[in-house]
Amino acid sequence: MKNRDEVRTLFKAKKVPLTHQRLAVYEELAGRRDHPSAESLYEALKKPYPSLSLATVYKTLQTLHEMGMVARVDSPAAQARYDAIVSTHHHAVCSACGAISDLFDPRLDALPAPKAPGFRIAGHSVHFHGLCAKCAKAR
Amino acid sequence: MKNRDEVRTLFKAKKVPLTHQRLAVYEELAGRRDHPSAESLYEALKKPYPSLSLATVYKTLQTLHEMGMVARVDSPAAQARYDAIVSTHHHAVCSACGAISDLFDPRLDALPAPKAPGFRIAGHSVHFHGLCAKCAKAR
DNA sequence: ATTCTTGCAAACGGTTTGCACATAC
DNA sequence: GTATGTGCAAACCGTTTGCAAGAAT
Repeated sequence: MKNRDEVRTLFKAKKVPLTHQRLAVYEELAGRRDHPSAESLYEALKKPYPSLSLATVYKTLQTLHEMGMVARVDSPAAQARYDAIVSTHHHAVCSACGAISDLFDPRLDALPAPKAPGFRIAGHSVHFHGLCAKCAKAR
Repeated sequence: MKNRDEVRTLFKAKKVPLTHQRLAVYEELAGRRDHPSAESLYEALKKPYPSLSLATVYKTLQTLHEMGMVARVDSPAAQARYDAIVSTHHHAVCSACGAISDLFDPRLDALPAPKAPGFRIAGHSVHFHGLCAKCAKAR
């Protein structure tokens, strides 16, 4: 979402070395709207950059994420978490300790239908992130 | 969230054999509100059921999920997906093909603050699930 | 010149699978 | 009795890491 010069400026401002690989990964990602995985970016980039490695794509995405230039769509949680409550409810996830607490709030159950032409909505969930009471106190 | 008799009835209705392991996994999960991982359930269950294996816990969670008795809190997506759009927006995820599309809707950006005492909210995201236009047409 | 990054391959951790034995019905 | 589930260990797959060689400033 930024042109090449803006990218250069951003890297310079944050004093992060701008390598060809980083520029290539960023431009490939910014040019796509399908929320690709690391593997998918790697596949797309390895024709123009045959020496690029998947590890570099991962490291670069991590760097760009820390710079605030890239977001992760899926929760970064490594392992799946389960819930015996199947009915509609929402969650608050602590970004420090990973604790997940339930939120029951009818106002969140009925959200305005988003403009998504052709998409047949089956349901939704709202995911708040921040610091839980314990972790908020600990800082 | 169901007592033992209700569980028996549900299994019978769906013609799924109810084993001790399945009952144990379900009751352990239903008795907890911390959204445990498979590993965490296994740890808790291995004292009372020393012969239980982690693989069985996974298979059982899968079975319970298919029966609609258990939900996964985190997205079941195996791999992380990235996004060069860092500003607030939301997503519609196709449960058939995994496609993720962007939703920009200010009404979703400002949600009522949920009742979560002590939780310091940093942000939120709304995740619609259902069938994308292509997959909806294909059925 | 120095510091940081790359690429490779090996390690890692959560999850899945193949198979012989055991259990539910 | 038959079909299905369990437990074990190995495989799997996405991701991370250690390290020697290379690039950015």
